[in-house]
Amino acid sequence: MARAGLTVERVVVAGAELADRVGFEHVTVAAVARGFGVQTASLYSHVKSSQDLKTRIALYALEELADLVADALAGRAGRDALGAFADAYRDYAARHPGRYDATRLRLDAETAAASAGVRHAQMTRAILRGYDLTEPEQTHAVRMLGSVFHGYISLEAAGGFSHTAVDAQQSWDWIIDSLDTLLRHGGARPTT
Amino acid sequence: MARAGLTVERVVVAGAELADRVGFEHVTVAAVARGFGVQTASLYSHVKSSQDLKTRIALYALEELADLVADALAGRAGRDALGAFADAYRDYAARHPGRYDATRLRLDAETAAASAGVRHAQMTRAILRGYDLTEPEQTHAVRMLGSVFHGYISLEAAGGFSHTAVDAQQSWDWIIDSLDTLLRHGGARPTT
DNA sequence: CCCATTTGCCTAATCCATTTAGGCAATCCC
DNA sequence: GGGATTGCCTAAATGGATTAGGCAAATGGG
Repeated sequence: MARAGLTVERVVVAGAELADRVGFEHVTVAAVARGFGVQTASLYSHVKSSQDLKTRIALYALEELADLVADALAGRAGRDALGAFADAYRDYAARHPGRYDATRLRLDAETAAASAGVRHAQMTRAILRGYDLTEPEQTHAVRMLGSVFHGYISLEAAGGFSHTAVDAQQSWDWIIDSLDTLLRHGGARPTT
Repeated sequence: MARAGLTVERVVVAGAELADRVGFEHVTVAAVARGFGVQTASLYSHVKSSQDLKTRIALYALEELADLVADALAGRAGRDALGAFADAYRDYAARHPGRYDATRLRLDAETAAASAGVRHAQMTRAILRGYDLTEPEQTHAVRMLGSVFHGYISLEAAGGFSHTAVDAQQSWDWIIDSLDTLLRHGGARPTT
């Protein structure tokens, strides 16, 4: 019988697409196999386990997202860069909710260190270079930006902002403006 | 044979404790049943489904957390209240990771509206009353605080901050100080 | 162009979680 | 104490995860 021509890549991409359609948590080896019209067991020649499949989807999404963010950032600085950076994340989450969820999969230390997650951290730091922060503060700021963007996106995805009349886009813009203002003033600096 | 004396409450509490031990995503009707030494099917007299069990655990945790936050907030205002609020969330997540995860379960609109989630939103607004924000901004600020705290806690739980030397507690304090400064200045206000 | 090697996909089987149906016995309450 | 209730059980169907082992299709060297 004809072969489906599976490869690790095709399996992972199919998994990512499935995630966007049905949610990352519903991605299963069996479901991906159905998509290819092959037996579930057949996928085990390409991925080691269900966990392995999910990890590969996460790494794929992390890479893809890092590329998009890098593009968005090209040639920008300051508030402009901050906004482009934030929007790239939010757009990706809106366009590929399953993949975005995948990027939040908990990876073990060495997998994480070898992943595109490192590029994400570097890009965040690159943006902060446009502000005037000394070292311990820069790390704090990296964490704050990561927290705000990730938190906002996941609360928005969970429907947390749909019960109030205020537009989610307006809040997003306001938050980015606020962060910009904050960073230009050096962060926590106690008010005199 | 002796009965285990199950009730919905005992099942839910056992589920919450299990979540803290093995992670919310590994909470299963079968695992909870094992904990009681009864057959899996027996739990179905108390909860409708696996989903129902998880939802009940989420509502329970949301309630418990709201109580803790309310206590922490009592008699405080300003930066003091903001810090106590933030710490209450972070402490709960550290002490009860499984339950904290449960609070992030996606609830349908009516379940959410009847949940303690409403109290959480009210308490956030109560803190912001200590700052001087007009209405559209107050909603933006509610969203920002929710995003930062939730984002920070979940990134920290995912091990995202363990690769850098800078202490997570220091970043947390710096972030709270920064938010306080920002709010006292009215948020996004463009710098002159 | 054919045979050997590789390898892609299959069948079969096991294990475990979810869920429903139906039954017996412990408990409650009058 | 006896009837009604209900807690927990057995049985069984469904479906995902995973392993072992086999056949056939693709590939490439002679």
